[in-house]
Amino acid sequence: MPELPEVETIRRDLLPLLRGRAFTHVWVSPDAPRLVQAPSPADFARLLPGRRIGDVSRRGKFLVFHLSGGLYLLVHLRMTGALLHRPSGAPPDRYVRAVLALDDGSELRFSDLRKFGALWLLPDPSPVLGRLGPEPLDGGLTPSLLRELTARRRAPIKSVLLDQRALAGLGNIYADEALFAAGLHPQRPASSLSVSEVERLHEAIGRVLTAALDDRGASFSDYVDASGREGRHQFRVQVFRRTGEPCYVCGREIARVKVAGRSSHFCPRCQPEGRGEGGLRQVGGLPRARRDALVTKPNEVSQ
DNA sequence: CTTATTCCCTGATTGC
DNA sequence: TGCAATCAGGGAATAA
Repeated sequence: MPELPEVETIRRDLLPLLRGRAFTHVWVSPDAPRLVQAPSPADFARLLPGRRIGDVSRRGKFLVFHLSGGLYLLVHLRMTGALLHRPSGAPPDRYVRAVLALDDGSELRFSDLRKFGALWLLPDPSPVLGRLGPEPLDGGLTPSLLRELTARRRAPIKSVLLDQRALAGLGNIYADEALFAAGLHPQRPASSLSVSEVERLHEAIGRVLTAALDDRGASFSDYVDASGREGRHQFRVQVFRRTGEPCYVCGREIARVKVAGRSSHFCPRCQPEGRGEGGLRQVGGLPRARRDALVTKPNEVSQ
């Protein structure tokens, strides 16, 4: 599931490859009727060729291509999308729903098994991006902003972290990891968090996302970068998809509950239900010796 | 305004 | 072993 660290990894890889390039032609699979959200697929294929790429930026989980003539190409990978940059004549990829050919012979292939991904070509991206909350990694999400957000919502804190209008870029992996790092139970009502708990959560979000970015993202099922390579952070998560395995900090079995329709993984001892103890947890795995002592069976990509 | 639920989609996993 | 049911989840739509 591409979340902020995965999308940012793709952005950083693509920028030097694509800056200055122009699109030459476009193909969109008739089998993916929801892929192009705006304008019509016909106008999309007509308006894109000839446009030159300036900047490539990111907002939340959206990739934003700044094009000549004042247009913006927005890309959202949703669940299983990948944006592959392939050289001329590269072998075919699976599940390719659109191909955007470039003037150096290379092409961008939008691959997407589950067809949830989406593209937009717009003169003004704000109708799509305007409702997103602040960015957690560029100083946009301050502790006081997070406190205001949580104070007026009684929904579980996990739901608030997943709400892109509250803050932009977290998905199921990093919401679970941030709550563990902050020592907070995912079902705690957001408004029940104390000021120091909110500060811990703010700190945890930044640390978790930065650690994942250092690892070029997490590949649990389908995520690959623009070259088709997997990230490494799936080997360093503390709770996500570790149900039944021992907590690296205390040894308790990681539990799973449904929150906001999503699986939520947590340590019942490190993330107690009520207010109280809990503290900032380590991010990115334990030292090798201690981890080996706790893990009973090899902990590869579990589940 | 809020929160909870359903739906989209298809390959992998689970259950009988 | 085989086949059907269930699961996974980002976000839009819908319900309450």
